[in-house]
Amino acid sequence: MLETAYLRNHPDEARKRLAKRNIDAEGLLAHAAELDGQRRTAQQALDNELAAMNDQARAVGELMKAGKREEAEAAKARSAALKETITGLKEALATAEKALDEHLWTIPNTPQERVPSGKTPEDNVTVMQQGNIPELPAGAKPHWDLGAEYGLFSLEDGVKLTGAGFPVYHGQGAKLQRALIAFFLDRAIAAGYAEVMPPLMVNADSAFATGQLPDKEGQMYHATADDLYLIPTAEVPITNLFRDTIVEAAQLPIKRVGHTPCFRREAGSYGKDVRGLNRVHQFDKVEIVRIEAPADSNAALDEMVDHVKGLLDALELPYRQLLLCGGDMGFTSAITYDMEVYAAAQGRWLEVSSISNFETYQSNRLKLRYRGTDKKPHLAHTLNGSALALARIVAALLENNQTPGGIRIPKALEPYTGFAMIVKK
RNA sequence: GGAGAGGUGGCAGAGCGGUUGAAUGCGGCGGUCUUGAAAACCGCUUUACCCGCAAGGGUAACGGGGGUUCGAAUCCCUCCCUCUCCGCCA
Repeated sequence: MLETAYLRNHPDEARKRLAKRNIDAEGLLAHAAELDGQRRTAQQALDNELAAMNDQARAVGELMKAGKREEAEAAKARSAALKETITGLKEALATAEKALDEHLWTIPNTPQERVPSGKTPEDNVTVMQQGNIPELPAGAKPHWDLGAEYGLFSLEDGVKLTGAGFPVYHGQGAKLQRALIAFFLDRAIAAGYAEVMPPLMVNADSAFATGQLPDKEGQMYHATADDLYLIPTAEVPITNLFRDTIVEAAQLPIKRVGHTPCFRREAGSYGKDVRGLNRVHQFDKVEIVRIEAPADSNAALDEMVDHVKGLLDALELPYRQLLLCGGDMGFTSAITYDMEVYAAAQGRWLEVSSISNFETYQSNRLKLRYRGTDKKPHLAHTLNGSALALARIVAALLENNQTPGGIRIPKALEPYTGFAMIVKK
């Protein structure tokens, strides 16, 4: 959530940045300012009464010690008299705080200056494109056909076991999953990210701190018996590792990488978007997470983008980099680049990575601070990005590399798969 | 799942219901001393919010929430967590 101090001290900047979202920035911020004012008024009133009560309570003790019974009783009475007002003021403050918080939760992060305004994916800006769009042989097939033909994965098996959107990988398809995961992890580790293997379920506090709750409750699988959520991305557990912490500036940047399966309900998705591996309820992903001092976070973002480009280059996939417009960005992000790969048989670009700088939006909820040179705690910046998401990478790999003699594995992956071609059994 | 013990500051560990945000020790920071270091000695050492240009002042927090009381780290209720033992088990 946004910081009230920021909104108070830089109202014009906040309004200007938020306007890119294609929402009623003016109205949202005006209401926030109003609620913030009410909260502060309530707090002042309460604090004054509490101070008065503390004075009296202290006096009771001193008078008793001095043996002045009657005066002590009088002080007791004065203190007790304040009680009712205090109870009322406490409730007033709690109400004001709740109203402010709940309103702040509805305000998305403020996009950076360079983020284009816009409403829909149409308004996203293609920053760069790289790699050759492959010429496919006659009779080339989309990955879901290839998956069946080569026995690499089965959605039907998943339906039997679980339901739609839970692929079962077999044989070389399963090995390819492991190979990609290991490859991505190794590359991230080589780039200085420390590996984490977190739990796949988190509590509500964690889901709240990274912003999945309360906004996207319906997107997560919820194990109600224990009130735990299946993670939609490793971002949630990994970032929450740093909830309620103050790190020294010297410890920054903090760089973590983790592989986890990701679980998404994807309620409301339909059509060609969900064919094959394009959109599934469970997929594997390697996620990189960084915690940075504010001055360094944008450079870190560029570094993360370069890292992902390196992976896509190594996989020999044609890809492009998109700068998302204000209307298409995630709720909690200040700037997001999407990386898309071209799946030649479908003739579509598939999003395989989303790399974002959240600035202080997450850390404010996380209470993640760093101690600056002024020795005082400040909110840190958090960033994360997929590096990379598996299912769609597999889709593109299969489609683009199909040949009459089988499906070719990129050179960089061979040491991990142990085979250079996927062949029919 | 059953029985018992316990949750206090970065760590360890005190804390008759009344100047206790909290003794003491360790650690950390600054200083004295020293050619330098160590030792010794002295001082400092949580966070959030509010008022204030600042100096400074106020409020809150001893696992979470609620209650008793003029006053709660200290008493009561409840939830969570940790440890020990038993059971079950990858």
